[in-house]
Amino acid sequence: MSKTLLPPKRSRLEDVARQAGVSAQTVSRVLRKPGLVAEATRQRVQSVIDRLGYLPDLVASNLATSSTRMVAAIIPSLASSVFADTMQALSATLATNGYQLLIGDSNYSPEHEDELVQAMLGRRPDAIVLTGTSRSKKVRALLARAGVPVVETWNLTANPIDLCVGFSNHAAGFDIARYIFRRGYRRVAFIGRLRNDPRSEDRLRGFREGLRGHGMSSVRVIEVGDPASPEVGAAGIDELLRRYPDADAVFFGSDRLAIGGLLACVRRGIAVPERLAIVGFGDFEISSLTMPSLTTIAVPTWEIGSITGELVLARLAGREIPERIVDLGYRFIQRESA
Amino acid sequence: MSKTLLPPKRSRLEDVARQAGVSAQTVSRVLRKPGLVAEATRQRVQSVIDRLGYLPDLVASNLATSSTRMVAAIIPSLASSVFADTMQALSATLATNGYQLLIGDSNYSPEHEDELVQAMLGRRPDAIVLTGTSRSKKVRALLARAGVPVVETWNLTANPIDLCVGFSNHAAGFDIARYIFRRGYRRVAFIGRLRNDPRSEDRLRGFREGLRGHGMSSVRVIEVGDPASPEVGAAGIDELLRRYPDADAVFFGSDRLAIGGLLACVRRGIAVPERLAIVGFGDFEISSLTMPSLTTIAVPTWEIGSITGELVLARLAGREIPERIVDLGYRFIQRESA
DNA sequence: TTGAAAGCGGTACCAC
DNA sequence: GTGGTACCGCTTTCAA
Repeated sequence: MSKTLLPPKRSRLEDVARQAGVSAQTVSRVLRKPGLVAEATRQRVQSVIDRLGYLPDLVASNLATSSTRMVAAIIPSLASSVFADTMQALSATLATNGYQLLIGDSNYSPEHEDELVQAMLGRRPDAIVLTGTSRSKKVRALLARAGVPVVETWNLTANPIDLCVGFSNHAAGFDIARYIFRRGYRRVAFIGRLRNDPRSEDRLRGFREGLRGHGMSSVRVIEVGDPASPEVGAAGIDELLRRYPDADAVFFGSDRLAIGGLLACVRRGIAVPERLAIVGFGDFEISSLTMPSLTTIAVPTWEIGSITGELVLARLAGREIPERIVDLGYRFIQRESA
Repeated sequence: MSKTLLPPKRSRLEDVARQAGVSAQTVSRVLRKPGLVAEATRQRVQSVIDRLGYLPDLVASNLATSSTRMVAAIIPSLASSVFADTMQALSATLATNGYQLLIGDSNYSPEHEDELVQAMLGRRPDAIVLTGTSRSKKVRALLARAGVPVVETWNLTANPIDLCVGFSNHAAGFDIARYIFRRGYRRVAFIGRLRNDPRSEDRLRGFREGLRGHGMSSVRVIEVGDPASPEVGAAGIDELLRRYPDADAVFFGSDRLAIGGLLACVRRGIAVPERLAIVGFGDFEISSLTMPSLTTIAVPTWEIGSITGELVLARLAGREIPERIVDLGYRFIQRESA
């Protein structure tokens, strides 16, 4: 029952032109700069356009103008709500100027990320947005030479390829360490992903440094794999209690894990924070609603997307960019779990 | 400090050709059908390609071949985890054959969806994936004439434009009504979004019909607006208890709302399911972890994406499609909340 | 096995 | 205001 797809030969600029008795040039003007066309002509052409249901071929237009009005974005995972928020904000901001998003999902794999960047570059996007900083020398060189704005997001770098919008994961980890110390916890753990997640790694590094500053040298680390789901967080709690039954506080690399860990504690009757304090990262939408509610770090997911979009638009419009590195900060949110 | 972007004049096929002492055609062949080129020539050309860091311009290639290897997808919201899962599966499936995803976010607005479809069509995608069924006559006609595969997902229709992959929201609502009736609940409510969310509407319609079949004619309906967050679900519970204090069971249009409602009950000391039973929709990842855990409907989010991807690939490869409508069904998951 | 020429469907530039 | 013409960078067709 599959229908035969003989090309329905869509109409072109020239078809419209012929039927309207004008040149292709004029039709093009009607579409792009109607002001330059006599009103009578304009109407005649427009009516043919409507009748034929003519849709300009942007591929051809892109080739001629060497601008695609597409922005390529590469993210570790589409199915992660935090990045999805950023992408939605980015998409909304870009849409106000007719730019569209080409999204590539690297699935947290660096090699795949490299391939993706190449594939994307071939499509000649007007700008490129990366999540995190690309670590491959080759790709960085490629991007630098691409001649389009490049925004690295989510993680601040001292040496961005071009632009950078985000916050310091390291500083956030550091702050959490200080908070945990002040609250009197001394046998501290970290549960989170490390391999292939540089942002999470940075948090742990900052956390470690913060603790060391208070004379606490050891962190009980439990590394979890993909995906960082609540189930995995719950399993992390079990492993923690088995391997380090003395732990009195745990910092989860993300709220997604932390919520799972928190709910596991509730189920198992482990008092939070009395027996075990929990701190998350990311302030997910249910983190304020659980009982106990989750102490965590709120991250400007939406703003990263919208500011990135604005920077891209500014660049593309030839406007001056005051700061190449935009630190949006984060907020520590003290709730009940720690 | 904005750097000057004088076009770094990327190298073209012809540049490579000249430097390798061959014609542009030969370079093109090296890239696309290396088998047709003498090995010595191939190596010489390849080394020039590497040295120049030549990347083929896909825009030009697309124009020449009239195929973009892009699939356009239009979804109500990027920031919704369910659609994000579907998109990730779709993206992964398409990526195996070098297709890329152009994602547009309609923000749950039908008018915006229409515009998006038009904008997308101009980019000449090789296929189009819609979430839900487009209701605008004009757009349906446009899509039907576009000459590319169109897959409507998430909601089954009797009359798809082309292909359709999903499940019946109506049937799911119907089943939930029966379950609720059998468990002995008689003063039933619905909390969810309706305007601009045809899928949720369908669930309520099925729910209503199911109840009517058991002689229960009235449903206490509380409509919520954007976004359907857990906070909104919690507020919904408060409104429900105020307006319909007699309600003994509530069906939430989505787990995102239901989780919020459930946690609100826990906080307020309302016994679930004894005082108020709760049924959700969508089986989110934490729905099995709350206490009580959430009774809900599991929806094949991932499969919708992967099957859609396979159908698209089949169509584009000219393979026969056995069924134009693919019903992936859903699973009722009984847990503790109802 | 390789190359020359004619598109693909628009837009830029320059006359009229 | 409007039209002619030369591209944009690649692929396809056909000859050599």
